[in-house]
Amino acid sequence: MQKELPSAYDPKTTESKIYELWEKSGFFNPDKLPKTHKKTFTITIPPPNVTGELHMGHALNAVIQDAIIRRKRMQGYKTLWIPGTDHAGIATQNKVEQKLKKENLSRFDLGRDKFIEEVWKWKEQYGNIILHQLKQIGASCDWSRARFTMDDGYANSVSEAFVKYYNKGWLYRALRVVNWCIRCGTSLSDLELEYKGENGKLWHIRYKLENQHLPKKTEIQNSKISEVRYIIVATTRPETMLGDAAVAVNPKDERYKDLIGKNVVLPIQNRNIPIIADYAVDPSFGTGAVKVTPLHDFNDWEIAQRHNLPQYKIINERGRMTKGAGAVCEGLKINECREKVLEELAKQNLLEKTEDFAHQVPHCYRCDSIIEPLANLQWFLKMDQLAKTAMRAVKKREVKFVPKRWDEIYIDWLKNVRDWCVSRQIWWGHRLPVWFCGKSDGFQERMDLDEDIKVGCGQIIVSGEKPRNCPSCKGTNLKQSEDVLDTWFSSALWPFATLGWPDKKSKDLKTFYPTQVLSTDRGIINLWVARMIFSSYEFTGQKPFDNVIIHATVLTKDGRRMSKSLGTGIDPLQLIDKYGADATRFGIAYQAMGGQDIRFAEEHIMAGKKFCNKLWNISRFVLLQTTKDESPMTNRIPKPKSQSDKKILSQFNKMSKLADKYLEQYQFGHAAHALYDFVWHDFADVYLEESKKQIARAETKKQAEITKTILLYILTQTLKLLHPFTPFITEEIYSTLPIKDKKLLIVESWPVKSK
RNA sequence: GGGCGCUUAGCUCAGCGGUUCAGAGCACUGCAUUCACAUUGCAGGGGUCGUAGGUUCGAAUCCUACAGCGCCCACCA
Repeated sequence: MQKELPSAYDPKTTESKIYELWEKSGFFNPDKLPKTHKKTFTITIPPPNVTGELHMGHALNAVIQDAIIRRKRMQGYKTLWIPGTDHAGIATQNKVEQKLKKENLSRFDLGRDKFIEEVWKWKEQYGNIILHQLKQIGASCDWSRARFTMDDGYANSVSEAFVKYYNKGWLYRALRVVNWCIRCGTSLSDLELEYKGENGKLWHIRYKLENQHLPKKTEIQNSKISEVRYIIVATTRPETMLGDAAVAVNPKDERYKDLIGKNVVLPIQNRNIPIIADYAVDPSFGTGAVKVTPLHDFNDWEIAQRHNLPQYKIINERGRMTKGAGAVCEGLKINECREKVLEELAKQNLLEKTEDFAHQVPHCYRCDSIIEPLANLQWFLKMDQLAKTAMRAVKKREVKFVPKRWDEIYIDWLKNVRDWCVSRQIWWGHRLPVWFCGKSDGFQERMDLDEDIKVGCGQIIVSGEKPRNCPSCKGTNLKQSEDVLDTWFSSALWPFATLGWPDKKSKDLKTFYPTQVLSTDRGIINLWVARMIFSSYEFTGQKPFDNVIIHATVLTKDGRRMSKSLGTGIDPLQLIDKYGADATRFGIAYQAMGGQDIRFAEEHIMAGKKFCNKLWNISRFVLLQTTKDESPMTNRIPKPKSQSDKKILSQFNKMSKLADKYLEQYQFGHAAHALYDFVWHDFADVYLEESKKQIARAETKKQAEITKTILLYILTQTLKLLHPFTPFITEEIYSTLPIKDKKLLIVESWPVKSK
């Protein structure tokens, strides 16, 4: 006997009950799917940060991935969706540091080991919240395979990757100008910056030519200033002049031709620096003369290399002026030093003029502090070959972006990418598998870089395991590098590390790799996707995935970014609480029309709830008709009798093919619209009404039965098509249908055959 | 500075060269309702498709310019 449905659908009780049912069935785990599921289909989830909580972007992405996986599972694939979390080095460390700050502690008070312990504690407490939230939205991940980027196996993958790159000669350690976050106390890669427009100033400073005396006040008053020859440089960061090693002009610049090779006197520091010629200087900008600060500017570093200029380190890693900045400024903070320098220059009448200057200033993407370019000993990954590999994959369409226009963003970045600075000076992350003989490379040592940039006996050992002794001097006082790796270095390995790489015997890797789909947002195409692609080719010789779906960004209704701090965020869990998971899922999918943005409108979630209710009541009606006296039916397509019968069957056919096509093309919004329109307007509004008449009119029981069979058939098939979008309610309804040989809907066969 | 995307009813969006291309949902108006559902049904009002040119027999749909919004990339001091 079939059970009867209550008159209103209650998401709360149904959802937890159904999710439990699925988990108990084991069908989230490909190994427990029926043996008929052979061909694999794999997605690895973009691992959310352990600091994260579900936001609308995650929700959209979860809906997309789950819809894909559920459809594929029903199509008979051996589906695997691997969940997990990312340790998110800087973000998590900052979070725990904030917590400590409330207790008036810094990480340095605790020391490294204690601090890491704190982070692990924090991770245990909060790190899995988002995974539980994903369950609430109905994600059918294989939780038994959940991974964390800091778990032991994963850490092994990371160090293996490092060693392999190193042995290939692609990882090297070098002194270079890097992006340095004073607050976080670490280097950052070029992609970890956020440029912000700022209204700054452009200061024009006079550098007096050598052998010219400084003008005195009286001389200026007597207009003798014209006799004093200067070269005027323009800068937005006057404090860096303390570290200048030269003034550069373009060799073709007529104004300065006769000055090339002469010296000027660097103000305040009072040392002679040469005027040099370099094509990197743009004669049309500012005065056409550039001050060159080798250790505190990217361009200047390059120029200094070409001209073999001396290096003056004037700002240290904590944002204080060093001894090299001179007695007047030593110990000052950068902005204090700027004031001081300007004051001195004014005093010496060396400020030609000050202009307003709007420019883009890089900020730390994690803490928003201004980035200081700083010369520092760091580890870099050579990008030339890897970038080529990554470009080839997309150009040859081995890896496809959906929509295709994202190809360009990806290729453009790779075309002129600089080597990747992969070392970070924070504590939470994968320690570099690097050992130094005798001395460490800790923070204190870095502070004295300008005095001594050598380490230990000079021997650096890169090894997956701690070496016994130094292969060079046999010393046993080996210290592991204090640095950790860029979080993105480890996430770059995600698709294959989660499946067991580098273990060659890994069954999962053999079975499920390469994966089929990666779905993520456009913000991390270069930060993450590009790096996964070259890492995969490099380490597995295969692509990591076939398709990269770049889904829409969810904005607020008035087009602003959803953000907790701005108070513009909408919490998907509150929507689930209010409308149910299916309604939320459907409403989100309904809005995912493939454009690059979704201006999120809650009305669509409400529409989703109404739609669920409609579906529920359609089912109640159909059950009312079919469970009284008929015996359970099979899945055969019923023979239509009336015009209405024919019409609804044909409409269903058309819609199901269309919806299936849309799903295959990852056009979720279109698929949802097609289903919605059919269910509501064709099936409910028209055919259900017609069926009442047909049943009433029927002269024989058999005639009525044809109509009922069609009702049940359409409902059954529609439930299957809807299941990827609204899994809970469809599973619940399906469980009540009077059908023979029923399985769980989650593994029932997809009603549209692929070509 | 370079590149990309968006601009269609009050709101969120489809449509992307040709009788249903002027549409959907929400909102609004009117009527209906013991019969699966008021989380309903039926009917209706509402837009010179950002602006200005151009191509074409024909454009919301293609091209050009401009404007507004958003995003990505970039070491111009």
